This record gives sequence, C-alpha cells and structure tokens, in this order.
Amino acid sequence: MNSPIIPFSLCPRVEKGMQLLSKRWSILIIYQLMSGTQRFHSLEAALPVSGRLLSERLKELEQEGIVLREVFPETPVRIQYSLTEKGHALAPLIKEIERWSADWVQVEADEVKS
Amino acid sequence: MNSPIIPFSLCPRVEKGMQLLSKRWSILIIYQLMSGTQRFHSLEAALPVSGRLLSERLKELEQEGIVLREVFPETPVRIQYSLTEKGHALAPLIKEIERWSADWVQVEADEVKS
DNA sequence: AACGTTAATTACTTTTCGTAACTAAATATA
DNA sequence: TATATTTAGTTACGAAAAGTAATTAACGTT
Repeated sequence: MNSPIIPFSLCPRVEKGMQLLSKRWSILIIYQLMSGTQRFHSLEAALPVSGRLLSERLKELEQEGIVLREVFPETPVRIQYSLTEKGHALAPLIKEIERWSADWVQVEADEVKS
Repeated sequence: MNSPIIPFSLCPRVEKGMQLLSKRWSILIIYQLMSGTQRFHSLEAALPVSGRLLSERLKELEQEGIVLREVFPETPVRIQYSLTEKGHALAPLIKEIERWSADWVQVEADEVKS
C-alpha cells in the first residue's frame, strides 16, 4: 500500500560488518589481541569464554582476515594469534566502545547486603 | 603456578558495554534509530529481524536506558521508539563501524555463474 | 610405558533464535 | 450487534548456537 519506510539504505558492507562484530565474543577477542600477540591458552584465561567457542571464533576471525594464526612446532606446540592490518584497523572502533562504556555503562556494583 | 597473563585489565564497564552491543540485532536497531524516532512496524520492515526478537531487544535496550518507548493511545495504538541521550552517545561508535566496514569489509558480490 | 602440556574437538545439555500463528485493544464498517 | 482492520506485541515449537566437560593428538620428559 504505502511504500515501506527505509530511513537510509543499509549498506551491505556495514550490515555485514555489524553482523560480524556482533557475534558473541568476537569484539572481546579482538580487544584482547589489541595489546599484542597471544596464544590460545592466554586468551582462554583472559576471557570468560570456553575453549570450544574461542576456537570457533578464532577460526572465523582468521577466515575474515582479521586474525593471523601462526603455528610453531615446538613441544608442546605453540600457536600465536595476532591481529592483521584489518584487525588493527578496528582500534578506533574499540576506543569508541571504551569511551562510551566509561561514560554511560553502569555496572550493578552497589548491591546492598540484606 | 605462573600468574595468569592478563595483558590489560578488562574494565567491567567495557566488558558489559561490549556484551550489550554484541547481542544480536542491538547495533542494527540502534543504527536505525539514529535517523530518528520510529515505530515498531517501520523498524520491523527496515531490518531483517522478526517481531519476536525486535520486541525482546527493544525491551532490553529500554531497560538499559538506550531506547525510549512512548505510547500514544490513538487508534490503532501508536508506539514510538527513539534514542535517549545514552543512545545518541553511540553515534561516534556507529560512525567507526561504518568507516571500518567501508574500508575493510568485502561482500561476496563477484560470484561467477558456472 | 605413563605423564605433562597445548590446542583443540566431540558429546551432550541448555539457551537463544527464527517462523508462524495467535491475542488485545480500539475503532470502523456491514 | 457482529465482523473486520490495524498496530503491537506474545506464544508455541522446532532449529541453531552456546555452555560444560570429557576426550584426542602430538611430542617430549621421567
């Protein structure tokens, strides 16, 4: 009947970018890697994510060209994860998340004991 | 044994902010509302999200103080959704998502017909 | 041969999501 | 009065994703 209201075109790239970043744990993993190369174990320890999901997300991020996976066949095997240029390009975005969170997010901290 | 490697403290606010934004559809809904007040129906039409989830997400975003819900008891009822100040404060973040997506995200567009 | 270590993977359960049908309220229409 | 219409949801249910814990693979040490 009346034409649908589409306030502005959802650019396919932007939509894909958002879908990508809004997969659970993706941003936190990238955030961790911002501070430098890390191996599987330390990512697992630093984030409240299970090994199963961490493995899955890292694989996805690697396929998207955001994360680089390097294998060092030592004993035991060492695998290093780091950000690619595409990954590092997310730094300003992460900074904005930090800024907004610092300004606006309230953590329920003042719980009163009964 | 050895102390866990925590490259930088995961600020609870930042962590909560990230969890919040990485709930499926949240960013896209906020993105839509950036262009102005909208009602349920037009959000549903503009986004590839079902009414069930849209309703759920809007309720969550309202509880977080990001979205304002206003009821106009007309016939049929009109309900307007808009961003609060906290919601509008996400504008720079959204801009960064747009910038990064434009620069780095490739949509699989060049599929070759066999 | 048994054990330790890292980086996963598999099996199984729980939670979240997607689809479609249904409800509620208020009015307009037959 | 009964029926239809419209918006904004909610409910029911199967499917997909996520959480948990046990298992595996590779390889060197004891």
